[in-house]
Amino acid sequence: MSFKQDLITLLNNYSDMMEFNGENKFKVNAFKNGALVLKKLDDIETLISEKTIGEIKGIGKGIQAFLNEFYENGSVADFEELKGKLPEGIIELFAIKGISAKKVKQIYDELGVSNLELLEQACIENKVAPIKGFGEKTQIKILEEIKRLKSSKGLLRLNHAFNRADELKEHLSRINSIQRIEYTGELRRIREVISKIELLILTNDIESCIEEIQKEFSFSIEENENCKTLKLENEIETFLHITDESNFDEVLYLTTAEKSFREKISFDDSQNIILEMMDQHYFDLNENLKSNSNLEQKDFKGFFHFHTTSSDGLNLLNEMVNEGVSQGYEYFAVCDHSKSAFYANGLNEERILQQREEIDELNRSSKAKVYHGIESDILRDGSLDYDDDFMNNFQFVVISVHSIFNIAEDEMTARVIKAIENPHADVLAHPTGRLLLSRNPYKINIKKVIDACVENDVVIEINANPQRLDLDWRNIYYAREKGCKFAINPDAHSTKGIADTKYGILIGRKGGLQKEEVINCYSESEFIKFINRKVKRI
DNA sequence: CTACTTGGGTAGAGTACACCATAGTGTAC
Repeated sequence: MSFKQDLITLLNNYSDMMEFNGENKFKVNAFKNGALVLKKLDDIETLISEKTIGEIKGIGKGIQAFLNEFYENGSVADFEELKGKLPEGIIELFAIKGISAKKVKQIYDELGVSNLELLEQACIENKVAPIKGFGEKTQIKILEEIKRLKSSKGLLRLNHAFNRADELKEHLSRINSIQRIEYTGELRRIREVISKIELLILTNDIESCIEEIQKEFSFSIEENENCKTLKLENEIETFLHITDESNFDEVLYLTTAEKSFREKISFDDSQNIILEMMDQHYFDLNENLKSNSNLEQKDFKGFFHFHTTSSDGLNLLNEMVNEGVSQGYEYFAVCDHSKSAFYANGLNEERILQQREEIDELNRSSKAKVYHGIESDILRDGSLDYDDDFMNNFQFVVISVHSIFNIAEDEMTARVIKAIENPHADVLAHPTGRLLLSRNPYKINIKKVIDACVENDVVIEINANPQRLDLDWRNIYYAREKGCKFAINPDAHSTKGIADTKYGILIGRKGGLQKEEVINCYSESEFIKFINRKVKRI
């Protein structure tokens, strides 16, 4: 975990612990909010060490002192003291969505339950439902959550896994006898969630290579036919496969390819084909081997669906645009949150008109054109978040679901399709609402949704934020067969988030996407044609 | 606890929904 993530977890835990302990609710909220504020910041270490973090809205004297203490000592006395007073294991219960620390306290008082195992047991024995304020459904929800938490243990999202793997690579690259290091396994296959980190090491002297690794890492060794595999001692399963030149290609294939794939295509029979495909294919489940993707960052001209300080972004519009230009983008469509997204400071009609003035002003001085877009909430009944007349103010409309997830599949599907049929809709964003390792997708018939997008000439987003990677790559194949178009958007909330596009590109490449299928690769004139295809906008 | 306003004290994002309980709280976005 990074320093930033450690701090966020620490603030959240402290807040929950205080809530559990019956502390003043505004204090509880302040720490929770502090965690949200940190989430959006870059380079927290500098802000703390230069004592400027307290100037940021939401971080006051108390939280600044808290952060500073952690920065200097690696722990915080108040935190440790409170933790010592609470029952052991209670913190893991705070991760259960649907019950807050207050309810955890209630469960603890009634049943003496203080960890996940005991709570699961209590639910199975039907002891939770009878507690006042709980009930049958809450008990079921708790059980589902425990199941989700257990199954996501030891898993990493793609970006975190790459970060870890890169650190490891960096370490290993100092070892003289190592000639080459490649990602392999799930990382090489670009799985959105990684259960083990695997690297393939090429050396001409396997024995001394292992000896040198031994100086820095603890591991157990497994002897395989074509390589030796070191299993490092690590909370995330980590394997180093070590092999020589003669076996390298085969081991790379065998460790990369998903099991069903290996069974279909064996290395011995298809060596030449596989070697040709090695850098183009991911050897995963239902991959279509016939289509090489030609998608590359350099062809990305349009930057869409990003947020600014007007809603819940961290950077100003011009900061986002300047950074985007420096990363090679030529035109932009800012899409802040719509008015229903209260939690994200969504823009009401009046503020939308103000934003338009800001955009017009920027367009007078900036070389890169900015189009006025919106990320409009899809309300429960499938309508968009402004009346039809007002929608004419927008030049680009991204639609997405941000609330009321827990409805039946039919209702959700109909809701989203109704929004797709709205003539103002251009892009359906993060179509299943999943947050990897944290929130399951809502129930929706994705094929029907894709069909509706094709029928109504609405583009589907591959949200490139590594928390989402939604549309799921498994559905890209179906969507492409139907003739769907795609947008690859990082949903950037800060200048730093702009670079997340790379994860979306990896996912798109995995789906065999061609740049002609991706509207970000449109020239500006093609884009203008696109946004005018249904309603007159410019 | 923070922000704001004031030099110590005050107020504190809204709304819909689920759930349990049959009026009201908790939770999520």
